[in-house]
Amino acid sequence: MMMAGLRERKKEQTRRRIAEVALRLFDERGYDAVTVNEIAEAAGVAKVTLFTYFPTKECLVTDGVADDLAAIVAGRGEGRSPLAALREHYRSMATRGVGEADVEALQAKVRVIASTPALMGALHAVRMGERYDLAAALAEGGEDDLTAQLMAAQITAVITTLQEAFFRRVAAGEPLEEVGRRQSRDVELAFDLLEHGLSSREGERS
Amino acid sequence: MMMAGLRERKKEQTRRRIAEVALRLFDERGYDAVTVNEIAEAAGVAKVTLFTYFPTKECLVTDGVADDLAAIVAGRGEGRSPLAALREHYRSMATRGVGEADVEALQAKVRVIASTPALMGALHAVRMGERYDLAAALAEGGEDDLTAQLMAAQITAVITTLQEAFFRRVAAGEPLEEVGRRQSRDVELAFDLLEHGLSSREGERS
DNA sequence: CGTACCGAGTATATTTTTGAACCCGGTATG
DNA sequence: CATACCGGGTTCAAAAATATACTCGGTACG
Repeated sequence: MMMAGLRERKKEQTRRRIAEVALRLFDERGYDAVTVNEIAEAAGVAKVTLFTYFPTKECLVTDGVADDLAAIVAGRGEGRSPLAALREHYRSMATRGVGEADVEALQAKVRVIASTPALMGALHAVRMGERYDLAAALAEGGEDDLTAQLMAAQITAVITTLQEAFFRRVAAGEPLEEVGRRQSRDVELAFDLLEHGLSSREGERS
Repeated sequence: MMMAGLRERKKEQTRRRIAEVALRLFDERGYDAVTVNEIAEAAGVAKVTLFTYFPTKECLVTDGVADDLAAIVAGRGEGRSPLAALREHYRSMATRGVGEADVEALQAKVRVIASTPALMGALHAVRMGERYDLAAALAEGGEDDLTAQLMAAQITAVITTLQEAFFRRVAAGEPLEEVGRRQSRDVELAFDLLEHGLSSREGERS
């Protein structure tokens, strides 16, 4: 039953509370207008504690936005291709959908990031890191370096696009199950394209 | 503004939560049927933590029931009699009244204590301690030992009686302001009796 | 009778959180 | 130009909370 122990439960709880409070304040007053002192106070923790959970102010928003693609690839089952593992992962994500409760937080996060240049930059940096790690994982799997980097670039580009489509739908207020359905379709389309290459669509255009 | 600092605020909060949870569980299921482990778990703390706040299970209920009479006497203003200081204290207590929110907790506490022999005993012990300390404070103020003990005995007996009357009224569901009014009157009557002696009432009886 | 368990309470080591002082870069101000 | 403040971030010691394992008295049970 994952009886996680008091210590770990409290840590998760604290971390969560800090992030939620920060997001709410950022959304209300703007990222730059809120100091970390205020966040700590509002969350009921000391500033030092805040910084043990989130090394920088930016991390309050960007932490957890990265899907660990490298881990998914590295941890795929025997005899499974990296792409198959990733497809499976995003397929199940789409199927599971988002919880009602998370939507509001998600929208707020998108708003805050989009309205804060520093966070846009940080997000970009996160994605670069994601791509770099994915390339390493692919190289580990036997691909040569340049191939690995090209594959990683394609894959992360596609996944980022999927996420953006998702965010737009959520932001537009589409009903959640509708979002889920579309997202499921998009995932298959995206991975088909990755697998079979752009030429596979060429024919349909004529 | 009593900007108490995060540490102290959290301690008070934790102590309060433990006591509240304990009282609720005791009231629901009976003192003996609830283990300290359950209380700790329900309050979200470790058993050890509970015991750093409350040295025994009984203290979960009895802590804070003692008015520190000795301190009131010791801390009275210059040239003021112990009795005057005590009267003033209880007068202002009665005037201030109880908060709406506390009533429920108070009633529960009375229920739990009354229905638990061990707690009745503990309560008695607390009162003995109170009396003992009061006697010491009076002796410190210049009274000889026996006189101090006799005075302390009278005073604590009277105050206990006042409290019991108060509890009965609250338990009976009298409106709070009514309780406050009566209590104010009772306080004056009680201290008049203490000050002027029983004979002061003899005349009225004939 | 023994023994095995349960709940109150204790001892000790480790982790988490706090407090307080500080550094450093930026910006306002005299 | 100097100086003083402010906000992000770090350092280190001290306090609080947790995990774990224990003692001790009582009691159910074979």
